Amino acid sequence: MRIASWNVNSLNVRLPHLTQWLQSFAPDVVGLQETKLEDPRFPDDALAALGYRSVFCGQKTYNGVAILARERAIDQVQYGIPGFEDEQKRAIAATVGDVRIVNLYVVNGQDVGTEKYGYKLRWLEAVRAWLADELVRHPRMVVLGDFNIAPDARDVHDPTVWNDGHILTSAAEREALQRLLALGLHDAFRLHREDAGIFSWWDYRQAAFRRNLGLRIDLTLVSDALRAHAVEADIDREPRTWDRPSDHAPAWVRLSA
DNA sequence: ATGGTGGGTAGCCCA
Repeated sequence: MRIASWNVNSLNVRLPHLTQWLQSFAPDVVGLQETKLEDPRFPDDALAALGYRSVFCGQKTYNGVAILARERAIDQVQYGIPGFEDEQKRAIAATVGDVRIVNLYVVNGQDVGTEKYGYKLRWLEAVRAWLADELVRHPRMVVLGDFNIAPDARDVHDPTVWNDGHILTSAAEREALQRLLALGLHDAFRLHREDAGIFSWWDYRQAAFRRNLGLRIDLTLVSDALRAHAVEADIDREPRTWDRPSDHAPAWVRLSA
C-alpha cells in the first residue's frame, strides 16, 4: 500500500488537483497539510465520491491537516498533540488497518531566533514526547508531513545558502529532526535513495520550480517495525507542473504486505 | 540586502 503526504496550500483552491491526483496515483492513505478550511467546509462528500474517507482538523486561513484512506476505515483519531495546548491545527493521527498514521504540519519558524522559531522548537519537542509514547502502543507507524526541515545538504539546492543560521536548515532544527529519528524512525526516501537534488518544495518566486531551486522538506518516516516493508519511496513532481499548483509536491512511501 | 509569488482575506499575515 502507498502512503503519501501532500501540502496542498489551500484545499479550497486545490481540490481539483487533489481529485486528479487521487484518481491517477490512487494512494491508499494520504496526509494533507495546509487545508486552510474550517471543519464544516471540508469537502468530505466530494472525497467520499472518489472512494476516500477522511478525518480532518482545520481552521480558517492557516494550517489544517487531514488523513484520507481509500476504501478503508479510519480509527482511533487523535486531534492535535496530547497535552500540548496549541490553537494552531497542525497534527492529526489515526489508525488505518494495522498502521498508525501521524500527519504533521510542522511550524515554519519564519527566521532563526524569532518568536515563531522558538515555537517551532517547542512544538517539535512536544511531538517527540508524543511519538515516544505513541510508538509503545503502535510499533507499526508512519509519521509523515510537511516537516519544514531539510534533513541534510543533499536536500537543498544551494548548501552555501541553506545551512546553519537559515530557517529550515539550522542546526537546532536538524537536531530536532534527528531526535525524532532517534526514537526509531527512518526517512523512507533515504532508505533507497542517496542522490542530492530531489526536492518536494519550490518557492513560487523566481521560477524556482523550472530551475529546480527547491528543498526536500516533505517526508515520510517509517518505524523500525515497518522499515523492511518500506520497499519504495519517492516524490511525485507531476502535480507541481499543473496549472496553478501547490508549491509542494506529494512525497510517498510504498509498504509491502 | 531586498523582494520576488501565491493564498486568504479585506488591509494585511503567512509561507
